[in-house]
Amino acid sequence: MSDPSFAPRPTLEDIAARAGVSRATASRVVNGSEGVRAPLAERVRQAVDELGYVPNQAARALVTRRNDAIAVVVAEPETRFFADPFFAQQVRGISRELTAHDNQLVLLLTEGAADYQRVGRYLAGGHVDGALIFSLHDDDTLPALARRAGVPTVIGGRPAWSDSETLYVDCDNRGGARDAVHHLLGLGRRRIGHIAGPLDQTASVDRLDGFRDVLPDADPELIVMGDFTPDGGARAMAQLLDHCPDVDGVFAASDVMASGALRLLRQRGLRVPEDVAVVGFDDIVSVAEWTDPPLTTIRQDIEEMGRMMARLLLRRIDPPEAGAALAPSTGAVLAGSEDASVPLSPIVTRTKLVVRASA
Amino acid sequence: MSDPSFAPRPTLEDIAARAGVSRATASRVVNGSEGVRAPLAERVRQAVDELGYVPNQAARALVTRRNDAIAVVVAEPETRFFADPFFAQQVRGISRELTAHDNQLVLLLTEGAADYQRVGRYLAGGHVDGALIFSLHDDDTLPALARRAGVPTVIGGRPAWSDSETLYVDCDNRGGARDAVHHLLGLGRRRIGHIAGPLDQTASVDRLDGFRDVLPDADPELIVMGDFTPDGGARAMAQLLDHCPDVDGVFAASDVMASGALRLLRQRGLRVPEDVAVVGFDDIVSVAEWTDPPLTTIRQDIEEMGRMMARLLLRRIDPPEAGAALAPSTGAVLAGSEDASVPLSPIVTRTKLVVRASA
DNA sequence: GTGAAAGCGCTAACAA
DNA sequence: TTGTTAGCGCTTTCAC
Repeated sequence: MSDPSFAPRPTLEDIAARAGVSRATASRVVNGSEGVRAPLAERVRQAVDELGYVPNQAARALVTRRNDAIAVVVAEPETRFFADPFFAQQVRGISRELTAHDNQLVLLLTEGAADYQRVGRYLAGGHVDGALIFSLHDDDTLPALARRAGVPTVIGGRPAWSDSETLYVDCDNRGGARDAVHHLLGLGRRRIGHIAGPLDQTASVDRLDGFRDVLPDADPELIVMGDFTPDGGARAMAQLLDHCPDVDGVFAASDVMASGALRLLRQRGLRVPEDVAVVGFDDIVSVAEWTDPPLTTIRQDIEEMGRMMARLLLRRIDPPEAGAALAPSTGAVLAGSEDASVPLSPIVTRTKLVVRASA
Repeated sequence: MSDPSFAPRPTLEDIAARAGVSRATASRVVNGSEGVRAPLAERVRQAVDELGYVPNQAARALVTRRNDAIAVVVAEPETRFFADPFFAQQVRGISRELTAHDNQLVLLLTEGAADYQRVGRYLAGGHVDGALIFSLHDDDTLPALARRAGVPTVIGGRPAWSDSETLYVDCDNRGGARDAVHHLLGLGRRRIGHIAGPLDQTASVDRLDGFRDVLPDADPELIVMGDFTPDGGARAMAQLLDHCPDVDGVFAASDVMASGALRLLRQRGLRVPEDVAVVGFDDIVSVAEWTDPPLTTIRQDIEEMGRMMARLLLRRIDPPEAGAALAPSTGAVLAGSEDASVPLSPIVTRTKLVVRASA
């Protein structure tokens, strides 16, 4: 009736004994150190195979202070996390990059502030070498918590505060927004509205700023608030139409809101892009390609951003050998997507206009 | 230029020194042991607060052999994992249950067999106390790998093999399928077809078996294969119609396939449920409620299944104190959803017919 | 009730 | 090149 399986795992000592060497030598072989004579090494390797030895990570971590594991913490209810293709793509990028560097991805889900304590303990407990944090709202305490836990951290998206310590990866929201508006302008549109996202997220603010960069004198009524949902986009579009019936172009701060806007325009019998041209932001393919008409939008390479986050964190955790002092590393860096080595500073990735049918 | 932050975390020794007690006593207080006099305990607690002490998990794990962390391993490309609301719900259930028991959920994503080695090392490395595994295909090696790693495991869905060691949680696929068919029969349908899922998954097989339980003499042409995608469902439906134009009821092995079938029926100008009644399986709300017409289906409580998996694993990891020998625990158990304590055996949850408009 | 001491499995000086 | 030794930070007998 009692536990039959789960025999105790062999230890390094067992390996050493079996191979007839010292624990130190066994350790060297297991960790691929140079300077162990071939025949000895061979015997150790054989012992490892025969006994199915796998190093005990707790013991190893205790001395090396390394886990080869990175936490991804998401400050969002799981529902949103799983529902949002944005996260999925980003996590995929992270996962791929970590895997390539033999690091394990540990996904920590939080469901409200109650979980933060637990996450804090987990981070401070030394389970992981670093953390990748997604916290969408400016007042979120997760970054502070990670900081207190003493864990190197990279944040997804530009945080609201700014200091020279904080590392983040974001896309060029402001530049992308400018491109969107310029595109509408290029189409001859002269009454261009903006459906903004919640302004407690820097991405929304930056996109709004980009809009204003190009249209500094825009009628205030042309700027309406949405909430990153389709319904919010529809409501915002309705408001826009009610206040400015002559609007002929709209830049929505997200594809999802743009899809809501398109729906409303259709309901009101307006043609897109003939009557009103619409540009979104994100290029969430499953949204932008399925709208009617397909959405012209600003693409951000989400998976690549995930990759960058991982790369940046790994570099932060163990800075490359000296000589790297060459790289200039002040302020955010506009990164091309093929950079193999990242500087130890915030990274801002380029965006790209993707023209489909809506504008 | 060099690492400025990340001061070393305080150790138990620091706490002990500060509180003027021995390490042992400090440890007792931290772990909530009885038998430490109040004033001492208070001093220790204060030191903990002041220094912001958090136990080093590696050190603790090294001696206790416990991590209070559970891995969830998904043998699916991440794309599918994130896209599928099924997983999301299940993970939510797991997450909630683990959190309630102060365990940390560690999500391990795999993207093909190459990742299996890494996962195997992670499991064998003693990072986690147990593993919850989802492997959808019969020939998947993940369960074997976990077994070799010596980690207690619970599997999501009935595995293809069977032995008394293996613990799993599944819904009553066969019984649910019978209910679906009986419902169609009750509606007066007499030519009932079945769109089956891939037969390398036990869920598909079980649902097919349930269909046959009720209709043992069904025309073989009434059984067609799908692949759990909408398109597959549509193709299967087309095939069914071509071979058996008089079909008046369909039981699809998943909501997603049912949605494809509905689409095809509409294309062919057939009315649902008047001409053909359709029943699905799963009750993925975001699918079943949005189809046209809304889908009658067999509901499985996915989140509850996730909860059960966690509960079962936790119980497997540390069996409750003696005296629990009372509980009979042979064979799979049909569980009501409110069971607080689970037996140490496979669990099969009930399904429920949800009648909407399609049948 | 409290402290001293041993040891979990491993790596990394340091010696040989 | 290899072995010896000393911990990493914690829990847990076992004396006191």
